[in-house]
This record gives sequence, C-alpha cells and structure tokens, in this order.
Amino acid sequence: MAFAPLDPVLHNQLRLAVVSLLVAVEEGDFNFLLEKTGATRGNLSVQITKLKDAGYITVKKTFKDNYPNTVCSMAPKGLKAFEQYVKAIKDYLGK
Amino acid sequence: MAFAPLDPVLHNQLRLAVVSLLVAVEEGDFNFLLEKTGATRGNLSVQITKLKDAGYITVKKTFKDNYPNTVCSMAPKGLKAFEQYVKAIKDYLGK
DNA sequence: TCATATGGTTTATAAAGTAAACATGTTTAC
DNA sequence: GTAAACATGTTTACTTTATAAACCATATGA
Repeated sequence: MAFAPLDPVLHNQLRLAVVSLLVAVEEGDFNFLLEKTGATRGNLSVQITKLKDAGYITVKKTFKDNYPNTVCSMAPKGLKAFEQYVKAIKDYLGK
Repeated sequence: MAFAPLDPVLHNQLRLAVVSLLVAVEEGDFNFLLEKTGATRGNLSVQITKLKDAGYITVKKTFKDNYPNTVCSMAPKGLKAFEQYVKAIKDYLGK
C-alpha cells in the first residue's frame, strides 16, 4: 500500500498521549499521566498495561508517601516505535 | 487536557488514508482508493460510508464502461477537519 | 471506628473494525 | 444462448477495542 501501516499500539489517542508525555519527561507516575491526559483512572490503567505488554514502556510499582505509586518510562522498543510512528503518519498528513 | 482531542472520524488508519488521498487528488473512485490503500472492498465500503455520513466527503454513484463506479471527493467540512487533525496530532508527535 | 481520600484494577457494556458471504449486473468462452 | 468468471460494491456476523462504572485495598483524620 502507498501508506506505511500505523502501529496499532500507538494509533490510539490516550496511548499516544501517554507515550508523547513520557518521551518528553523520561519518567512519569500514574497521577502525572492522569492529570496531563485528562483520562479516567480505569482507562489509563488499561492503556498503561497495553503499552507495557507491548514492551513500549516499563512500569515500576513503588510506594510514595505510603501510597502505591506507579512510575512509567519509555522502553527502547517504545522509543523506536514512536519515531517510526511519527515518520509513518507524516505520509498521511501530506508531508 | 494538554492534548487536543483527535477527531475520531479521522483517527483511523483507513479513513485517514482515504482522506489524505482525496485531499491530494481532488477526486478518486472506489478502485483508486482500493488500490492505493490496500484495503478490502468491504472495509473500504464501510469507511467511505462513514466519511460520507460525517459529511467529510461527497460520493457520486455513476457508471463507467457499463460498470458501477463510485467517485469520492473531499467536502469542505472534511477539508477543515483534516487541517484541524493535522494541527492536533502535531501536539502529540512533539512538534 | 467510621467516614473520606488516595491509588489503582476489574468488569460489563458499547463502539469499531474485519472478513466472508451476498447482490447485481457484465463479459467471455464455449 | 448459456454457463462460468469477472466487476463493483454492500451487508452481515464476528472479533477486537475502548470506555465508564463499580470495585478493592490501604491510609488518614475526626
């Protein structure tokens, strides 16, 4: 096809937002992502799991101030996938 | 949220491919889109209908060489939506 | 200890996408 | 002229995905 396939893991609004945030900050916890994306907790939980299962991000479960705290960061595979996605979608957008 | 919402009509691989093709060529028939996108007939039919229902494209049903021929082109609403989508997704991609 | 808050997960439902079968006609080969 | 193959889509039945709502566990404050 004339268009490169768009990575289905990244071609989703919330997952793309999460990845785009993590690419910028290197490390962000659940609440950071929740606030920045405006997602619901449930949805964010699900999409973080999908990104982790895809090997795109690493998820560290820790505690912070006695509360559970989930810290996410990009994995090398995710970084590559993101760069590839950026390239691919530019074909669609026309340049 | 820090990210503009992505138009759900356009945030789909095949519909985005169709629109991006139509933006470039101004008019394309079913087989043109089929070939360029590599989609199945069924899927292409469904997604063209959705784009038409959204008012993003106009669909002319004609005949060509005695065979049915469906010709699509961008509608003003679709053009605006596409431009908006391009702007929005750039936020995600990081620049 | 009861009420409320934090930090998430699970589940049930709704929406979307896909492939396969179908419909309608046309052309080709016999 | 008839059967088989082809062209152009559409519809249907199924699978996958996304979302929202309910839930669970721990912590804190009155």
